[in-house]
Amino acid sequence: MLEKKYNHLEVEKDKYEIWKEKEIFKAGKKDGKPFCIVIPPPNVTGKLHLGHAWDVSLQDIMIRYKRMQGYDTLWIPGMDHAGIATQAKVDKKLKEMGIEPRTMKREDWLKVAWDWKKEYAENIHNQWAKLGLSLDYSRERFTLDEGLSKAVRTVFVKLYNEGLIYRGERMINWDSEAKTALSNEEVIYKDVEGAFYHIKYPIVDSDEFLDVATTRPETMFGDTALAVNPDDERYQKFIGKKAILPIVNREIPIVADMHADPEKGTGVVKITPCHDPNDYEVGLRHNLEKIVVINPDGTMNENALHYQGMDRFVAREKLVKELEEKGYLLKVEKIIHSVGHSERTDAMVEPYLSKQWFVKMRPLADKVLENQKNKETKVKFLPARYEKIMNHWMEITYDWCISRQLWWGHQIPAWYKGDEIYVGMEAPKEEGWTQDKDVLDTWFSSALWPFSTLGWPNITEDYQKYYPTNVLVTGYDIIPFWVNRMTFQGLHFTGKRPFEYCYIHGLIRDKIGRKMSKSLGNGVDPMDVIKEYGADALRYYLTTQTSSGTDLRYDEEKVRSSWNFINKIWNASRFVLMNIENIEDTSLNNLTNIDKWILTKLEKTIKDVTKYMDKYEFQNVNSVLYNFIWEDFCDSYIEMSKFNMEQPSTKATLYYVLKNILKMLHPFMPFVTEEIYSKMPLTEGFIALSDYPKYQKEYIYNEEEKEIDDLIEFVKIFRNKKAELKIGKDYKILLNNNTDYELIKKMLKWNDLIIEKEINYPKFLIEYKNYSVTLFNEQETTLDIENIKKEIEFLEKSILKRENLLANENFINKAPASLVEQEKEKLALEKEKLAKLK
RNA sequence: GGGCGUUUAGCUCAGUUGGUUAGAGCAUCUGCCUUACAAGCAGAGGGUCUGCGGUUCGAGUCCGUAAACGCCCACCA
Repeated sequence: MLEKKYNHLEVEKDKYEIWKEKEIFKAGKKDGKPFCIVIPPPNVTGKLHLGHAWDVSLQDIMIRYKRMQGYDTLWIPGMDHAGIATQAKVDKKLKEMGIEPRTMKREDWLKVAWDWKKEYAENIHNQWAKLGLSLDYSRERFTLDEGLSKAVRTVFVKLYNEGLIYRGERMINWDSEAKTALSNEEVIYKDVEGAFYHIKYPIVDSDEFLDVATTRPETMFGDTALAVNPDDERYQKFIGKKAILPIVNREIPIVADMHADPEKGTGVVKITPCHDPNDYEVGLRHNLEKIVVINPDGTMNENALHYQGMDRFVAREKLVKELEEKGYLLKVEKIIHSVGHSERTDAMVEPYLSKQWFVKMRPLADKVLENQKNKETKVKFLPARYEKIMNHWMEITYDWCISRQLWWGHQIPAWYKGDEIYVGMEAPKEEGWTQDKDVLDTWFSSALWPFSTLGWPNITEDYQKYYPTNVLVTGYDIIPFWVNRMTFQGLHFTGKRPFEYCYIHGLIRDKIGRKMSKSLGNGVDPMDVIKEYGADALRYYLTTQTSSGTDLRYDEEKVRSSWNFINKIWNASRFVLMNIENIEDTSLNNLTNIDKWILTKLEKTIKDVTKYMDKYEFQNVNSVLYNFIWEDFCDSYIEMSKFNMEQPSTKATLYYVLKNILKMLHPFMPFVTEEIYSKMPLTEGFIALSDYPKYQKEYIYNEEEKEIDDLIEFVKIFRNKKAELKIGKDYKILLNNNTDYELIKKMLKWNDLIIEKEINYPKFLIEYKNYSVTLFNEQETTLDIENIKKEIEFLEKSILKRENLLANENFINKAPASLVEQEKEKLALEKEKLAKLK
C-alpha cells in the first residue's frame, strides 16, 4: 500500500543504486534495433546547472522510451577535460595555495589536475544519479583517456598526411590571461567604451601631416606603414611618400590599399601587421616589415622603447599623455565599439601573429554541405531551422587554429629536430627529437566524441552496432563549437553522419528572461530543486514546458505544479491500489460502458502519445497525457468507478489503465512510476524494462465513448446551470423521458429529489442530447427570465451564423463532407432547443 | 550589413499538414472538509491570437508588409 502522502524524498531514495546494481541501463538488455545517444560530455570544472539537467532529462526520456519499446538502447556517459576552463581553475586553486603554477614541472602540475578531475567527476556522477539518468556506466569515457587519446592522435596524423592539418605563422586570437591561442569561436565580442585617438603623423620632408585615427595607439610601435584608399582624392599626393612614426621617429611608407575605407575615421589607417588581422593582409600585399610589440602576457616588449614591460592598457594611457605633451595628439573621440574577449577568461583578446597548428577547413566543410543536400544521409535538425546555422558556418568557415599553449589536453603528436618535423602516433625512436609542447583545442577531441566513445579507430562491436548514433541533444549555443565539428569529422573519418537527428533546445533563463550567470547570481542549482520538489517534478517541468529550440524561463511555480501533478498521480494510484489489493483476474471481460469509455480514451491517448514521442514533441505528449490522467481518469472514471466497485470489470479496468499510465509517464518521471509499479499486484521486475503501451484497436468502442461523453457533458451542464441560476438545496427533479438516469442520479446525488409529476413551482428545463429534465425550485417564486432570454439570444445568433454558412455553396462544395454534416446536425439541435425555450 | 526567432488570457507558455465556441498551469471570483488527493473537488470570469493588407468557403496557423523585443553571423583603423 502506498503511503498517505507523496513524499519525493522517500520515493527517490536508494532507487538509483538498485538500478545501477542490477545493471538495467546496460546496453544489450533488449534485442531490438540499436538506439544510441552519446551524452554531451560536461566539463570537469564544476557543478551541473539547470541547463545540463534539461539537456540530460531530454535524453533520458528518449532512451527510456526506446528501451521500453524494445530497442537495444545505449546511452554513453562521459566528461570533457575542458582545456582552458579546467587549467584556469586548477591554476587558481594553486595560486590560492601560494604556488605559482607555471613554475611547477609539467608532470607535477598534471597530477594536481588529475586529482581535480577525479573530484569533479565524482560530483557529476552524484548529480546524474540524483536526476535518475539511465546511463550505461560500463562504457563511460573521458576525453583524455587512453582510447580517446588514440583517436585524437589518429585523426591528427591522418589529417596531417592528407594535407588538412598544417603548421604556420598566422594571425590568431591571443588570450593573454590564459596565454594561449584561441579559435574564432572562443572569442566573444562585447561593446566597451573606447576612443578614437587622432594622431599626427608628419610627412617626411614636408610641413604637412596625416591625421590617423586609432583605437589602439599602443600598437603604433609596430606600425610599418600608413594606408589610404587608392581612390581617395584627398590623399592622392601622399601615396608613395613616407611618414614619420611619432615618438619612434621611424620612417614608414604611405601605401594605397583597398582596405582603407574613406568613410571610416579620417580615411588614413595605420598598418600594424603583427597586431591586426586586416593589417596583416595589407602587410602581405605590400611586403611590409613585421614588428611584434606585445608580449604573450599582454605587456609591451622591447620594441615599445621606454614602455617595455608595461601592461598594454597602462602603456596606452601613458603613451597618449606623451603624444599630447609632444603635440602629436589631435583629438580624442569617445566611442562605443565592440572588442573581442576570451570566452573562458574574459580577457581582451589580442590579434597576434604567431606560429600555430591549423585545420584546413574548406575541403572538410564542403563535404558537410554536400551531404546536407542528401535527404537520406543528412543530419536532420529539430527544429529544422537550425540546419541553416550549420550550413552557413560551413560556407564561411576559415581555418581552425587547434594548438593551445596549455598543459591540460592532448599533447600535439609532432616532434621537432632542428628544422625537421615528424608527425606520428608515437615518438620517433631516434635520439634528439622533442615533442611539441602545445596541446590541442578541447573541441578537437569532442569533435570525435560520437565515434571515439564507441571504440574508434578500432572497429569494435559497439562501433559497428551503434554508429551512427540516433540523436544528439544540445543547446543552440553549442552548434558552432561542437555540432558542426562532429559533423565534418564524422563524415570525413567514418563516412557517415555522426547522428541522424540533432535535437536542439534553448537556454535556461531566469524568471525575467535574463541568462542565468554567476555574476548576476541568478543561477539555480538543480540539486536544490530536487531536494524541494524531487527529480521527477524537475524533469517533468523541464521537458514539457517548451517546444524544441526555444528558451525556457525558470519558474518555480511551475515546478510546484509538476509536483502537484505527481501528487495527483500518487493519490489516484493509492485509490486504485486500495481497491485492487487482492485482485487475481486482471482480464478485461464483461466490460461496462464506462469501462469501454475509459479504455477507448486510453487507447487514443496511447496513440497520440506514441506519435508525439516519436517526433520528440514532449510538450504535446504532456498536454495529451495530462488531460487524460487528470480529467478522464481521475475526475471522471475514478469517480464513476466508486459506484461500480463490486463489478470485477471495474477493478480490472482500473488496474489496466493505471499500469498503462505509469508506463507512459515513466520516461518523464522514473522514480515515482517505479515506486508505484513495484507496489502494484501482479507486476514483476522494473518498469524501466517493461513493454511500452501499444495502441490496440480492440479496445476502441466509439459508441460507448460517445454515450459516456454525452452523459458527462449533461452532468456538467446541469451543474453549471444550477450554479448559474443559483438554485439552492431545495429543488425537485422531473425526468422528462425514459433515458437511463441511474448513473447520473448517483453522480449528482439526486436521491430523494426525483418527483413523478410536475409541480407548481418555478421551473427550468435542462437538456442535452438524450437527456432532459425539469428542475423545480421550491424557494424561488419567479423564473429567472433574464437567463432564459440570454440563452435564446445566444441560440438565435448561433443559428443565424450556421444557416449562413450552410447557405454558402462554396462551403458545401469545398469543405469536407463530415464537417458539413456536423454543421447540419448542430443547426438542427440548436433549432430544437430554441423551440423548447420559447 | 546578412540571417533567424518571438509577439496568443493578469503572468509563464502550448497550439507541427488551415476546419466546432483558441487551450493549460499559476493568479482571480463563487460554492464545497463528497474517506485517493483542500497541494483537492464542482463551477465561473478573463483573448478583435502585435498592427495593416492579401490568398481561401474558412486564417492564431499560409503569403506580403510594418513595429517592438531578443538572438546568431560578419565588420568595426
